[in-house]
Amino acid sequence: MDEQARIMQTLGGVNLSGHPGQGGMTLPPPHGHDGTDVDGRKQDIGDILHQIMTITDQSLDEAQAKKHGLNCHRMKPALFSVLCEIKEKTGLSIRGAQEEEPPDPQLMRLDNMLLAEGVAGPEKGGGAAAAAAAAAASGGAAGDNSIEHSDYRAKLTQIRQIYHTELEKYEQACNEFTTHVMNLLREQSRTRPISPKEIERMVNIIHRKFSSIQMQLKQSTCEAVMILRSRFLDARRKRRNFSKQATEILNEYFYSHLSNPYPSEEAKEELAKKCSITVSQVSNWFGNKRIRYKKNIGKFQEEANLYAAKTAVNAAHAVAAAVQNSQTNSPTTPNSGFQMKDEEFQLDSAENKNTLLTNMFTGSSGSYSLPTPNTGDLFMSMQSLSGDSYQGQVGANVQSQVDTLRHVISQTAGYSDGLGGNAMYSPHSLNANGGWQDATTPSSIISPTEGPGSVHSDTSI
DNA sequence: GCAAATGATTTCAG
DNA sequence: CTGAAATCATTTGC
Repeated sequence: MDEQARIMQTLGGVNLSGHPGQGGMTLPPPHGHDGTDVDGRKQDIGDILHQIMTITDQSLDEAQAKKHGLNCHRMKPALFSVLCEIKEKTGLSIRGAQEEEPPDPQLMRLDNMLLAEGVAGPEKGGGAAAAAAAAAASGGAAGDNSIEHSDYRAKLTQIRQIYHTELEKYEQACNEFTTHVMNLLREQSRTRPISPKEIERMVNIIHRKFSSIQMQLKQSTCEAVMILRSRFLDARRKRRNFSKQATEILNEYFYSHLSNPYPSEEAKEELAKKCSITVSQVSNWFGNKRIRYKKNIGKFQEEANLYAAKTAVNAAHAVAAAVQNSQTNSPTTPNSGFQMKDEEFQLDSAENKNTLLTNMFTGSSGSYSLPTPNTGDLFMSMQSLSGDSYQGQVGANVQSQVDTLRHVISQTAGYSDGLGGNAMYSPHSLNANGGWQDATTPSSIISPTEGPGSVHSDTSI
């Protein structure tokens, strides 16, 4: 108000407060004079300004009529442009104050999360992403908890629908409000100077207000998703023991690779497929198994013997097959080591083991070049022969057979080391530090100056 | 109901 | 990132 008065004074030196008349009803006609002299112009401007100032006191019809009259006034364009100019000048300082603000990191985080969860983004793809996220988060077997998954998906879809509905509502309201305000401003711009920039600024203000509401919506949607996730996908709460068969397969691999129970990525995938579990579950299982085995070897003795026996008979079959087919040099299925189904087999026949040994050393000698018949070195050498090629057909068989061989040997010899103190099975694979022997750099080969405390049943028969 | 077993997670180191 | 170790949370067997 104060500013307005000042502007008006600046315009023509007209003092409004000193103007006669109450309520504008008794205003002199706008076109009273020719206005060729300076005083006449001042009078004109004074009249116009006064009419503008008092227009709000009039009834709607009167004001409408007056507005039309003012718009047609000959002085109007000049007066208007001057007002615009002044306003432009005063408005600059205001506009300069508020710069373009950077994108809100909080909002970006929320957006990213909603996108990742499949709540935001395209409808179809979003659903698929959500399903994938659900599957990944649960880490469970496919199909095992598919009911929970579908339940989760349904809830997520619900959240997505609510989110989109609300978002649309907000957007619509925002647009409506913006249009309304813009219309209002455009309308007003006929009677008061409003630059397009000002309209733009107003629109921005409105959008900011609405986007803060949107952010709240996004925030609460994120919270809802998080709650949903924690309720449905907390794997720890929904833990299921693996099937007997899966445990069997994993144990067979573990005990047949006891020297180096670290399945390669390929081996993990293979095991995961066989066990109908995920690769990370295989990793978990081996992690747990290693640590628990190492912690209490004695406790796992029986299990170790059992699986050693299973693998032994399996290897025996494999070797027998290999011997039979040695001419063709075609190995048996690389997975045979895991699929021991003969539950009734009892490994108490020394002949079996000896046959196995003989077969191992003589039968397939055409395929594998064997070094000095020292078991430890033999094992290591063969292991290094097979190397990392677990996936390779020959490599897998050799590895499995050699490991089996080691069990058989330790069992046959009745060896008892100081650490395990077990006559049937010894933790030959653990080194003095309590870690597994690194198969790729066996100390028995590359470091002959091994400490006296190290345990190596391999070299003891 | 309890203890053991077990799958998963967390924390830390390399 | 992987693996060791500790720990958590649940399942299982008694």
